[in-house]
Amino acid sequence: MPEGPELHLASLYVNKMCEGVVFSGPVVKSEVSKSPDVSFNCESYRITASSRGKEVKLTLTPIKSDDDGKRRSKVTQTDQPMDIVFRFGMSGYFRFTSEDEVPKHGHLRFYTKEKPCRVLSFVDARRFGSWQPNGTWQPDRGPCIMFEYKSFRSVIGLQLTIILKIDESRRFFPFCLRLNIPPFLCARDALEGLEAKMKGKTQGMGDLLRLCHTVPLEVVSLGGKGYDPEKVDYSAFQAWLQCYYVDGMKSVRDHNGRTMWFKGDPGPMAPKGKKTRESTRERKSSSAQPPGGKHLRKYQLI
DNA sequence: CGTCCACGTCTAC
DNA sequence: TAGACCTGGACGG
Repeated sequence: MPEGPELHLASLYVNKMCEGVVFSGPVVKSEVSKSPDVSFNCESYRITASSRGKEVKLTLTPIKSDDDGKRRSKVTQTDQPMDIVFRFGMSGYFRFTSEDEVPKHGHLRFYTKEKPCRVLSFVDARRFGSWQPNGTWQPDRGPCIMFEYKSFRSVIGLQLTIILKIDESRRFFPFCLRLNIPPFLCARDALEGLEAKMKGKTQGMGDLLRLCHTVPLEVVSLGGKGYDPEKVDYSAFQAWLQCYYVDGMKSVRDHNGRTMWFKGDPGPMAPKGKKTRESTRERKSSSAQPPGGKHLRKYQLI
């Protein structure tokens, strides 16, 4: 998603930082952004956030005030709430800072009413992210694996035949390690192996799907205790990682160029002619962080 | 300096 | 199913 947990943590971050904070004035877009202008301009408003899967929604809620009428004559005031739906691309995140600490690549900015003011910024170095003013959750996206687990299960149930036909267990590779499944089994073998292990017809799939749900929640619980991208303590997350850049783990790049991490046998569908690499902690010791950086951007699940 | 990598959509062949 | 869209950090010579 970037990773469902990140998006959810971003919404927690916004709610935490913006609780009780009053914002004011126009919403400002950077020069270079190609995302739409946000025509919202309000003397006093609040910001709250929620997440669903790979999207975050900000809700701007005007606060009624006595001097409303006066102001209205100068600038067109927005008096209705507005939802803005964000997708994070590869590098999006929110930061709440003083005005002179607004991060480079802060492409959409919300200013507080106080002096000196502070700024909530949507930061996105690569600009693969986007936002939609007056947006709604994108209707054709799959359910959220963290908070719409039931419908996620039923959707997967409906698509299981297709998954068995065309896919490999690597679709679920983040969870294979936990279940002791080689990542490059074909899906049928993976599921049959699980079923044999679990002795229930749907049990194997159920277990896999449950991990799709619970593993991201584990990440959220790690980050939930004071999520601030700058101050976050990496060690907890690092210790939690079981695979990604962990000593002794192997990785292969699949045909899409995506790196898969695993241990032991890669399985029969492993890409041929590709080198399997073994992680040594030396690369990491210099940076003490997985690539992807300071912002806990890339949660590699497992 | 230059090359590789991060893996999220969206569009065109 | 490539390729495009982008930046920047790690690493190599």
